[in-house]
Amino acid sequence: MKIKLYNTLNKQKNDFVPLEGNEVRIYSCGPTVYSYAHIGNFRTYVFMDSLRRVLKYSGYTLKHVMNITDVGHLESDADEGEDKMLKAARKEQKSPYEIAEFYTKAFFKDMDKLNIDKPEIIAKATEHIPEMLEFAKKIVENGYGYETSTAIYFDVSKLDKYPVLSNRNVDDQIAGARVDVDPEKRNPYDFAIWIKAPESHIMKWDSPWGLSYPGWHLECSAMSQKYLGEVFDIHTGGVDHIPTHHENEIAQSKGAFGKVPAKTWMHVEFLQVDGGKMSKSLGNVYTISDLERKGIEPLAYKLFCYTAHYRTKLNFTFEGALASQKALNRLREGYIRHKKGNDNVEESLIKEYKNKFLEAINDDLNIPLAMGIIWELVRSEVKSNKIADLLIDFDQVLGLDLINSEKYIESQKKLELPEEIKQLLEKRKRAREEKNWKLSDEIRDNLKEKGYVVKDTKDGMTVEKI
RNA sequence: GGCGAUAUAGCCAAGUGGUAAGGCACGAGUCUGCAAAACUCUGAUCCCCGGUUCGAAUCCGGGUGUCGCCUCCA
Repeated sequence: MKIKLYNTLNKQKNDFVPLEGNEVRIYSCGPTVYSYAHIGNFRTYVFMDSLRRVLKYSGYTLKHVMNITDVGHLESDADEGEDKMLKAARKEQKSPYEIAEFYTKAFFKDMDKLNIDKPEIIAKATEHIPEMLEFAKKIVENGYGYETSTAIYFDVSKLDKYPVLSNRNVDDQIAGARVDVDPEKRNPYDFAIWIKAPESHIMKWDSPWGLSYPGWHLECSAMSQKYLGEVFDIHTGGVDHIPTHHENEIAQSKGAFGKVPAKTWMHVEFLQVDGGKMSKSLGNVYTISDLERKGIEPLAYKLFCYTAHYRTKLNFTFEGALASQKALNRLREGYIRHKKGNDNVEESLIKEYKNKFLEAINDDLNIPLAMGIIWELVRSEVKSNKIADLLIDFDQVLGLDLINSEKYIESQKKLELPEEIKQLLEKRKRAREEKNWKLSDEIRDNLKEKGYVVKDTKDGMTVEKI
């Protein structure tokens, strides 16, 4: 079955065919490691995970590069010349390298928790400065670059067409733009490919233009070219990358090689919080750890991401995330019931569901639709281990670690309890054995006041901390 | 000011021409000393107006609302 993928370049779903053989070459814009990644960032990586898994499920092999931006790019606001890495470093009184290392580790820890399939190649910007410099030189040699007192700029007017991903009319926008244009720039949309470092700048390298550092866009151009060649299959990122970052990557590749670097450009819509943009000033920029503190597993967040298609906005609320947490537990329990089932099901039914599932995921990664199919299976009256096997098969695409369902449920039940609580539970157990319901209920209320919820099941009591 | 999305039950949402997937919540039931959990069942004609069509949530026109981008940003 053909996989259809939506391409921002032509705004259509196209049948996907790799450029070379069975290998798919992908480049994903990764994190800038100057602080913890937030759940909005991770929506993008959950998408990246789905893409990888869907392609692998169809038998493709992957060569996938993700960058780690550990060189800062220009700060947006007044602090020109300072970059995010430096700012964070100064704030935390560490070197930019220490900052980058710390947050890179934190990033991958969260990625693991989300069970996100890691790209084959993780490329750090600081380890590819020579390649970037070569790229910059090529652009300048080809006549697309020019030097000002502060940087080497890319001259967008030299291109046949500048915005190719978005429908912007460059001239119309200048009037409404909210930033002052650098008078040394030839065109307002020219961007820095190489930046001359001020005296105080820590991260800087020798170049034909003195001590300096690369522009952000150049990083991705140079690294993708190094590992994947001048033209590769798929480039991914957030929708925010469309108008500037990816536009400029395309410009750079055209400047250096005369080619658009990727055949398919895929962009994930933003995660919103409470119906609006996530922002530090609103205090709604949450991390994976924040969710965990509220009792939402990373995998439940992943499942939450599966409620919407990647090209539509998704509104995050804690209500919604808790709903997904609940759904995740039910999914696990449903899986376990099937696993324990012994009734056989018709092979044709398995085939039918597998087909439906394939159709959904291959239609531009329609995971929400695929989830609907999965729930149908979970709820099936016939409990069969064949269905359980099918769910595990589908989980290759979902990456919800369903195979370990029992382990998750067990670990949720196990809690380190204080001695006081243990004694109360013991007392309640005796009361229940004596059918002293009054005392039993009193202790239950007492425990609740202390922050523990007791539930009676067939197999005994379970305790949860509120 | 320019560009672009989007509007589907209480919430999150799938569906892009043939009479509305799924999840959560609510309600009812089964179970249970009770409660919880679990399981089963239950709900919408798709922002408004007009048009095209045998037929539209789905296409076209107009309106209204919301969101995003145009500056770093997943």
